Formats: sequence, C-alpha cells, structure tokens
Amino acid sequence: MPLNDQQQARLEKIRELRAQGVDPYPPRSSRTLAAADAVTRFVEVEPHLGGQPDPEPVTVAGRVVSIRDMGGSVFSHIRDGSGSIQLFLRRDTLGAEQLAWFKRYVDLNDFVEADGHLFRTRSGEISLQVTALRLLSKAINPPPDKWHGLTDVETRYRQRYVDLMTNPATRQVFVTRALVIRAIRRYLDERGFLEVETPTLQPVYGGAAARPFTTYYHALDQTFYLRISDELYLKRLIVGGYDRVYEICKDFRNEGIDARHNPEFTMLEFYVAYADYYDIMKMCEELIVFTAQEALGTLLLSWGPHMIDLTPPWPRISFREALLRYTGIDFLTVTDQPTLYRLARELGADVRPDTVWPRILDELLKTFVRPELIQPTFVYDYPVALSPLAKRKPEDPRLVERFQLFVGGLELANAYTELNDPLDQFYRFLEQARDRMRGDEEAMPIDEDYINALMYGMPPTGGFGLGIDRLIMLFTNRQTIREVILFPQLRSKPEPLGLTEDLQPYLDLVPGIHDPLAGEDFPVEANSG
RNA sequence: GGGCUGGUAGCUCAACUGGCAGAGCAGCGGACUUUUAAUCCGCGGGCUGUGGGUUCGAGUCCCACCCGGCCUACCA
Repeated sequence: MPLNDQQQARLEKIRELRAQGVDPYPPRSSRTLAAADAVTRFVEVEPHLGGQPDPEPVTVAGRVVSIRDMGGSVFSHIRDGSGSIQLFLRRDTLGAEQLAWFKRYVDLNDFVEADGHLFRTRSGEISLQVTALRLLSKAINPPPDKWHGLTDVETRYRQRYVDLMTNPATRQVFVTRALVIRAIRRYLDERGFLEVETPTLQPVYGGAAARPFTTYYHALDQTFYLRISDELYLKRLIVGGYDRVYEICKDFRNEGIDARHNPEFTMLEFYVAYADYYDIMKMCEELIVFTAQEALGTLLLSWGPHMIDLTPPWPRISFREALLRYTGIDFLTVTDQPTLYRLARELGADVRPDTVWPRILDELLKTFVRPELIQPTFVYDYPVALSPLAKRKPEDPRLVERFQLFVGGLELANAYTELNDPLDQFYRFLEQARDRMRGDEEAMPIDEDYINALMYGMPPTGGFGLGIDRLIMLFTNRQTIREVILFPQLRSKPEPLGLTEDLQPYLDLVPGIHDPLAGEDFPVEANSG
C-alpha cells in the first residue's frame, strides 16, 4: 500500500527544504514562553499597553493545529503541552517572502516556533503578531478530521498518540490518573509507609487465584512466572520487621479481556502490622476520599446514569446479609452443595451441577449483589473457602475477616486480616493443592518459603489491595478499562502498516546517508503494533 | 469458546431490492490583510479488511479467514 497523496506531498516538501539548506528537524527550540504563559503574560501587561502590542518580543512554539489563510494574512493556532495560542501572520509584519514560505511549507501537525509581539485581535483573542517563523519538526502524516477527531476505537487504542493529540478528553483521563496515583503515594507516605519493590518475575506465583503468564529464564535454566500479585512478598517484609509497606505495581493475569479486565493491570497493595480488617476498612475509606479530593476536588462522581457520593461513612453489610437481602439465601444454613445449587438455579444463576459450593456463593454475589452496589459499600466476613490467605473469625471459623469494597458495581478493593498462623496457612495451601489436582487451574500452588516465613512469626497484620485502573474508571466516568490504560492489550494486526517498504524511496533525505541500504534486498518485516 | 454487530478516500460518514462508489473535513490550484469548523471558485484522491464462490454484473448475496466493538462464558 503506497503512501497517500498527502504524505507524498509532505515528503516532497522535506526534499525541497533540504535542498534549500533548511533543516526540517532542527535539534533545538528557542521558545521563551509556553503558550499558556504567553497568554497569562499578556493579560498582565495589557492594561499598560494602551491598545498597542506588547513591545517585549517573545517566542512561542508548538504543533500547528489550524491554519486560516486570508490571503495577505494568515491565522494559525499552535498548541504545546500548556495550551494553545493564535499566531497572526501578516504580510506587512512578516514580509511577503516569509509569509509565502509559511504557506508553501507549513502544514497541519508540523511543529513551529514564532517570534513576535503579543496583542489582542479585533475579535478579542490574545494572539502573537509574528515577526519571524521557523520550522521545528515536519509532520508527514496529516491530522484526523478536525471536527470529529479520531473516533475509531481500534485506532484510538493502537495509535494512542493520535488519540491523545486529537482528543483533549483522552489527555485529561491520563492527567487524572497521574493525580490519583500521586495522591495515593502522598496519603501513604505521610502515614509512615515504606514504598518497596518486589519481584515481577517469580519462581512461584501466588497471592491470588489466576492463571499466570509463563516465561523462561535462560541464565537460571528455570521457568518463571509474571506475578499475579505481590501479596506474599509484601507479607514477607512484615515478617522482616517493617510495620507498614506498600507497592504500586503491574500484576499480570493470563485471562480474558473485557470491560473490567486487562491482562496487565495496576494494583496498590499495602500491609499494616498491628492492624485488623476494621482498621484497614477505615483507612480504605480515608484513602479514597483523600484521593478524590486531591485529584477531582469533589466527592460526587458521575457514573453512567448514576451519581455516586463518596461522603463517608460508607455502609457495611456482611456477606451473609448481602446474600440474604438480594437472593434470600442464608449460606450458613445451606451448607450442602446440591441444595445451594438448586436454589441458585431457581434464581437463574449460571451455575452447573459440578460447581463447588464456594463458587456458587461467589456467583450469587457477582450476579445478584454486586450490580446493586452502586454507592460505596463494604461487604465483609467471607466464607473461608474463598479466601485462602485470610484469618478465620475466632467466633466462627467458617468465616474469615475479609472485606471487599464495591462502588459503581465494580469490585474495587479487597482486604483482610492476614492469616499469620503457619499451620492454618499450610492447611489452606493443601486445600488449594487439592482443588488444583481436581483441575482448578487458578488454585494457588503451595509456597513453602512463605510458610517458612510465617514460621518465623508475623504480627497481627491487616492487608489491602486496590485496583488502580478501576478506581480511575470510576473517577473519570469511563465504562471500559481500556479507556484508562494508555496502551491496552490488542491482538496484533497480521499486516504491518507497510512503512518498511513505503519509506525506502525517501531514505536519501536522511542527511549524511550516501548509501541508503534501500537497494539491498533485505526481508521486509515489521512489527504490526 | 458462543451469540450479535462492524471494517468503504488521510479522517468522519453515505451508497434502496445486486446495476456507473459519493459527501463533508483534510489535500492540490485560484481569490481574499483581523479569522475562529473562515468564506468563495475549481481539481485530484478508492485492492470497499483478506481470499474464494454465485451472477451478465458484488461494497451489497454465500463460504472461509483476519482485526475490532457489544453481550455472554471465563476471571474466588
């Protein structure tokens, strides 16, 4: 597929510029003010100017995002990271030759810098009366539709750079994302937490129920796994004597991709010695409220058709009550699988005759409870079989001290009083091993070293995990996790963009290259992105 | 994995029951010295996702495949 007419025209302009001795990609800019700062400056000095342009020369720079050619004058907006400013290129000011040069060689998407004087146009827009203009970087690809922007979802994800340069809303999502993560760090740092880094490549995976990605470590001649969780490492650090640790990291789960799941996602986990799950619940509430205030400045969130109010305290409902309320089933009295299965089927839950008892409970929670929990809600005290790393409730060993936070129908956080009894932990691992033998690929393998760590003694500890991506979804009102991940996972395209072939005729435009390699018959292979 | 749905110009989208593949923006040429999606005149631009098939004739119908989206399943 050859380059299109617009790309060819722009490459020809590069050829002409090179021939004129103009570098289309100079190494430096001499910008003196960001676009937004230039506007601010003019607002400040304007009262003293008596309607005249600011006599102080300034230089602004940015991407050309619009050009309106009026003949003897041209209006053009340029945009940098701070914002945008209008350039006014006037034949009388710039000179006929420079104006013609601009019209001939500058296209949308190019980066330019302009010297000139700030002033206000008749229609009231603060602009730069341009006295000189230089090309900073020549763009070969034109921008998408100036009014609709780029809307094709696939292209938006595959070529996120185009999405970002076109759609301000997309840029804002990732600004919010950064603010959220910054606020989380601040909250934890101010409370004496130690930020740590634990292995991404793990010889034994654990801390969650999921299929891992597998890789091979040549130097060690051994199979490794990309972490599905950092939980077991962080608790080793509690054993080691740190009282408060946290890590924000990518976890990897080799599972389906949908609106709430990306195989590679960002998780916050923190652990607090001498705390239990009630303490953690309180911190969870504080952390999310703090983060919303810092990143959004409000506790009221639009979420699809709903308004979510994060004002604490958030309601707490036990797993048992929740199930009772939304399904009428009391799981503490329905302890046999066949009866639970029958009741679940009567409610219309998608369970099979061989679905094990705890999985049916989980299915009921997901189907009937979770979608109802739009306002922030803690569900607590889970059945032990669903939670192999959580401590049992002393007054009822069928339950564990665990809670999950649901907001907007999303499972946002998961926490428990950590199981620190090495023998009980060993027993839970054995149960997992049994499930594994029965074909549950997601059951955890036994981690002997972790048991060994617990055998050295771990203080009573509360632990917490938060899905950062889902929190960002909630804060930015995005219903798809892909919208809050810069480069979400997509299947590779079978045919590449074709640039490897198409660009070869233009290699002579690279300065200093006398032997362009293009004539050599090397295989045309490219990443498809 | 299953169901539904989509892929047409650089971008956003049309094209009835199978009958000459179109528009807007962008581009190219021209006019215009305060515009704001500038305006006006003119002109180019297509492997209709890929490969087969049916037909006098396929963007349209059939089959297979590729890549998306939604739902579902899986994801304690």
